[in-house]
Amino acid sequence: MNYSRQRELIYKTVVENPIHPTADTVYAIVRAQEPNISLGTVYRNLNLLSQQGLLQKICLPNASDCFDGRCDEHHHMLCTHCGKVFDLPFTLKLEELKKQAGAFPGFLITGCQILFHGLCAECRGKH
Amino acid sequence: MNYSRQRELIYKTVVENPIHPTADTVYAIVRAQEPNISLGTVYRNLNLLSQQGLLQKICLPNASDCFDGRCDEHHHMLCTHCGKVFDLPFTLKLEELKKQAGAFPGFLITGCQILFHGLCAECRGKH
DNA sequence: ATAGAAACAGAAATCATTACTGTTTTTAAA
DNA sequence: TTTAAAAACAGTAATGATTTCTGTTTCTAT
Repeated sequence: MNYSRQRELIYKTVVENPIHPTADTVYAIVRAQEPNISLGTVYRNLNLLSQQGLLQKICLPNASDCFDGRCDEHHHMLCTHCGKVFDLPFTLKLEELKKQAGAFPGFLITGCQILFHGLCAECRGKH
Repeated sequence: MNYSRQRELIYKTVVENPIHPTADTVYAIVRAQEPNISLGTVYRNLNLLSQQGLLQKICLPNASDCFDGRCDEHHHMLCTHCGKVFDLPFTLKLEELKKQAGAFPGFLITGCQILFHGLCAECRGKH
């Protein structure tokens, strides 16, 4: 993977904006500094970076994929009302869970994503 | 929700084919019995049925949404090589996990989806 | 320097999914 | 039973996210 100014900018944008931006949001932010960047470049690099393990791609129900600059093991909570994604601010105890999953004969588990859903504090206040 | 022959057929197809079919796969199966059914009808009903809690819609990375006729609490394993989705044949112990997530101030948790990924037995054999 | 590989911008294409339109089916009440 | 309103349908068009294509520019390792 060769260096490119665009890729660095895309990477920094995701890491410095911990709002779990979609490709389109990254594109909007990045264009302020790099007006001619193309949306295809944003998609290509977000995918490359997440394949390399430098970003995490998060797949959400009924919404565009979004990206997370945190790559340590952590999980997410989706507010089904406003659509925002939050990092859970603690480490879940997954050892037992992984042990159970690993016991399924023949499988080789390489990872696990956990997505809680519900209402965030703000949306909860409004209902 | 009124009765319709098409909806019943779509529902039965998902329940009787525990392969986690996509809308397109359901469409292909259903067309054998109902040649003029339209893809829009399949999508509409799969969404209705999962909103009603009669089916579960599963959102996967880099793939179409798929559907599961099992609606008890259970979780999935995605083979990153062949793309197949498997039901985990046991109940994970999520009480502790939910307690932790519920402790995040202000949030109201209504559900949780867990997706393991890795290699299934068959794909593992080939590598 | 320079040549080959990688990356780019911009545009077109693809794929999954949803929305629209006019017709048929269902349902509940007259 | 009719019948009228609501719901659902088929078929098609539209949308939105994402990927692919093409010709040009930028990196990088000699």
